[in-house]
Amino acid sequence: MDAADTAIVRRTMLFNRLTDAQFAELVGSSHPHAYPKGCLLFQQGEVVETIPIVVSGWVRLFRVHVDGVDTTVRIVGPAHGFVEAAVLLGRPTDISAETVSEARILMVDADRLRSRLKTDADVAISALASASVHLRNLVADLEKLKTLSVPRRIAHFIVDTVGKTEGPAEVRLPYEKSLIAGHIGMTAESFSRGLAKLRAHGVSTLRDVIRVERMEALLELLYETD
Amino acid sequence: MDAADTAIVRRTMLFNRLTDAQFAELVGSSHPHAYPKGCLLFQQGEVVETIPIVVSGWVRLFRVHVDGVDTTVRIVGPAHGFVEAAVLLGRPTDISAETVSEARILMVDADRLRSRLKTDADVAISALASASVHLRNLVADLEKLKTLSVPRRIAHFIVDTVGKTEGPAEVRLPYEKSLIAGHIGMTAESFSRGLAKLRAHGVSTLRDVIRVERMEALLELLYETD
DNA sequence: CGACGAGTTGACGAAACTCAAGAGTCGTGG
DNA sequence: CCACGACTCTTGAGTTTCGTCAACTCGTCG
Repeated sequence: MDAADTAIVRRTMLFNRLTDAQFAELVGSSHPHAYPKGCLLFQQGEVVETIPIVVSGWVRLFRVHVDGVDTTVRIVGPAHGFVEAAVLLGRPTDISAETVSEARILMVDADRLRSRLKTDADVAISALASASVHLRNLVADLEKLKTLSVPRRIAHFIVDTVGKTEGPAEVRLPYEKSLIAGHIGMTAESFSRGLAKLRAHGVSTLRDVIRVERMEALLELLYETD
Repeated sequence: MDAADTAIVRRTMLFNRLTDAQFAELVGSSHPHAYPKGCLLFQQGEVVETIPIVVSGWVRLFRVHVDGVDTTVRIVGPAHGFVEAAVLLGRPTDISAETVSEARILMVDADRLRSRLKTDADVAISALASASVHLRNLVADLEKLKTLSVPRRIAHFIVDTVGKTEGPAEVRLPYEKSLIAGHIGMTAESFSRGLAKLRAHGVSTLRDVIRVERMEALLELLYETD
């Protein structure tokens, strides 16, 4: 694994508090594996034996309902792992995962981690930290879904992906709009209409590039009482 | 703490895999504390120094939005703990908690747990298991919120609280209907109307008691394609 | 008895979904 | 080089669902 990839993996909650020695021991000489777009990594109910860390590209976590309809739970990007807790505990996962772009994913051997889990407190704390971050994210998603209207959820998404809080900004959307729509709990049509409504707040969109005139305006939209 | 209370606490994910010795060491001689209804236990942003375990009664976990509106994230009942991960990691919690009935809650000292976390792998694994269960619950809630209509969410709630899958059943609702409504993401009015619609599926309601003629009928409602 | 809170019901409106058609992009192949 | 199809996104029209506001019922408790 080259230095750039290593740096990305080391930014994850699971590895960022470990020493180089600990890290080397856990990851060993494993390399990220390249997956094409649309590749099913695992399905809910399976017992997974590796902890996946996204090095590049995007992975969609979703649940399949009895009638075959699926719901996006989360979209995971570079420097993030997923299903750490279930894998470490040896439980079947409750979600399915598929790549939604070309992606390189490091598969960390679960057994090696599990054995360290029992002897090295840092590893256990790291695992807990990962889970904690996932919990926060889910709580945040749940809150947004329950309280915000479609345009506001879109505004929130833009604020989150831009990472700036003032002045003008420009982002390229990381993946398809229909995926974003599903992620934040709406149809593609509603997303499109919602974006159109945000034009009144200085948001223009050209293909997959979104320009925001003044981030302050977007934040006001989110924080104003109504 | 009497035997009955101890049994309840020992059923939690955090303690159910520990030996009696480990358990005694962690919990010590602490007793559940009695809280009246409507008591704020902590607020989001606070660093909490004890892990709360509900012995009896109900606690509402919620998030307060900037404009003062709050959203119920989860309602926690007997034999369940909450905010374990954040407390163990020494992070500020991302949620607030209040009692929604009279409640007895055991407050387990965080420092004692934290020190064991570093030396005793079982404790670390227990903490991870707790977090994992919370993750599952949140994912399940998110899925239901995104995919199910109001009547179906209510049906799902009934199925979950009844615990039976066939024949007739009767449950007393554990707390106010408006609370349930908020928990499953709807207004009290919609809950009421939704319950009325379920009458066509053999669900009758008298005050806070719900009678289901045939659980199979409810399950069919949830699983049929439409 | 009366006041209060929780729950129900009705009327209305807004928000978002569905279905369907059209516009723009991109890659492929003739 | 252009034409075609595949795909994504957008837009339009109609419908449904759900939230809001308000009135009313019914227990509970002072």
